Amino acid sequence: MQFLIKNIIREAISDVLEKMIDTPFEFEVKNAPPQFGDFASNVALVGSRFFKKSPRQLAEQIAGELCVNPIFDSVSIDGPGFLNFKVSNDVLLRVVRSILNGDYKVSRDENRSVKVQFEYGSANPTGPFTVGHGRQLVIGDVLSRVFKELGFSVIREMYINDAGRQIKLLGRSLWIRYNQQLGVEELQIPQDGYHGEYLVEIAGRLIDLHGERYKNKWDDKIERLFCNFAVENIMAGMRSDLEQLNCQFDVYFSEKSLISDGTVDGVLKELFNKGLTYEKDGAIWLRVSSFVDDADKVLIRSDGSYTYFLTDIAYHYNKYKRGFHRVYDIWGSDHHGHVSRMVAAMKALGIPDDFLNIILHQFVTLKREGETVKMSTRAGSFVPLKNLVQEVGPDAARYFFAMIDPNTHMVFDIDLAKKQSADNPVYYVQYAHARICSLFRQAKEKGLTFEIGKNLDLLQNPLEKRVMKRLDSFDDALNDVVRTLSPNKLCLYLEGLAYDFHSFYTKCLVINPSEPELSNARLSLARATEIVLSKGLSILGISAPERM
RNA sequence: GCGCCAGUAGCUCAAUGGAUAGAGCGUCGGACUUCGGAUCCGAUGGUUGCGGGUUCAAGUCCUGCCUGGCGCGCCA
Repeated sequence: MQFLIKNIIREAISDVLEKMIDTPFEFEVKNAPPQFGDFASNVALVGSRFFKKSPRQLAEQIAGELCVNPIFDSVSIDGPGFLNFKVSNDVLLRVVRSILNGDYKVSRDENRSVKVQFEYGSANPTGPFTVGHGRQLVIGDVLSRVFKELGFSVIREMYINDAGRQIKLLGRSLWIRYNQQLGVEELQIPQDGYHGEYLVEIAGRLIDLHGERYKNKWDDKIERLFCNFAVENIMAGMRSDLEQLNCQFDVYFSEKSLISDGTVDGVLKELFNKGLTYEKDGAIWLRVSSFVDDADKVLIRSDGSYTYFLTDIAYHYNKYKRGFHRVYDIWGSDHHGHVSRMVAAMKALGIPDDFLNIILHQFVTLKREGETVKMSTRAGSFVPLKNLVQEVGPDAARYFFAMIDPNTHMVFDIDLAKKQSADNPVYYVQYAHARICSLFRQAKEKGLTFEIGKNLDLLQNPLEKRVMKRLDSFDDALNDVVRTLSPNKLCLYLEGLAYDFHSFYTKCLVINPSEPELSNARLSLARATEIVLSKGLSILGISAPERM
């Protein structure tokens, strides 16, 4: 059951409008600035042109009808013609009741049949995750959880680029590390190879397993072995990073499998049959420019190998065939050049425009002791995700990555994330939860017998009402996340709820043995807050501690 | 040169085309002989990068600049 007060108000307004005019029009109901009331609507402002009346005149007419409705304590007109409402306590209490009863649900039945897929964290398995990947993983993970919460059927998927030339370079780099450790001095990793320390470690493991068997020996079979060994070991590290960050995937999708199962060839054939490919300079090209304002791109190189572009088209073709209604790809902003090409490819294959949705996120800058450290994978100056998560903890890492709009450049302040004080928003929200748990411990210790859900009508204080209104907006917050594809809306909401609760708590004594009825009511409000806080934190993948 | 993203308080960030642009931190000043002071209350702080335009209304939309990030490969 959903008791979104704004919906109740919207319906009340619509009922009035229906009697006045035939053509419905869009208007909004939102929280009002506190000096004006609880909720506000711009219905008279946007409606004035349909009625050929001034906004204020129309507002007065609508208000005249609405004020008899018992859900309102008052209806007033302010400013250019805003309708401002104070809602009755009874309406506010419905929210608390339904949360306490467990029938407050944000999921929508109509979402249940919508199959969506999130693809994120996709990386070459050629090195460990970086801090930049961390941002992407958390954005994807939280968005997936929010979509799931709203009832969508969601698959979380990581694409493993295990087929390209990068992998061959990786295998070769590993083989050279292996030989170096066995005393072969003259071999050096090529400039564009992989120089990271992690390959030295993996080479050591290879020696433990196979001894000197592959020293100075190199053929296709050995190459495959070294490639596979490197990929498997790096993937194992990535999986442990994911676990540490509390990220789970439903599917790990191998690029190689698209080649071996014929998907790539099938897509090539389809594009060829449609006349959308051509040969030039010994390579096969896709007519990207026929669909979008971008240059044509190579699908098959002159040496016969497949480009990343081609296999990615095949991957998305595969997604489409799997029956997803929408897919969301989350990429770093350095991939934005890939967007229009993929859009073109989808059009070329006749896949609907709304199928592929791409969420680009900007880069992360680390800040430590006031110094900013810019990171770039290509320049080799990256900080492994593992180190960051170990330093600040998974809760702070996740919260920080989630709390910034993906479109905004992000400064990750390591010192702030480690700080256990009010400066740190993750502790601020968690503290509200711990504080509520403490209330119930206290009540028990003091031998107070209380009954959740009883005497709710005693909740009359403005600070109590503010908490109730905020509880009602949880649904709004989650829908905002879906609408804007930014998890930070949920963080902002939880900070607001924590703030409202702390204010209430400071001003209103919750546990008071001399007023058991009022204690019943306030403990009930605290319980409802606890339920929403812990739900919100769990969607963020963050713990809701009972003590801190 | 072309394209994408951003530019809002000292700092980090909010704000469906709506009311006097808001929070937190910082700074200054207050609040526990009752439930966790990891909290609360108040003050301070703005020409929303700059100039035009669209309209009842622009931080938001259009346009021209400026600054920063990222791209512009038979890399991924």
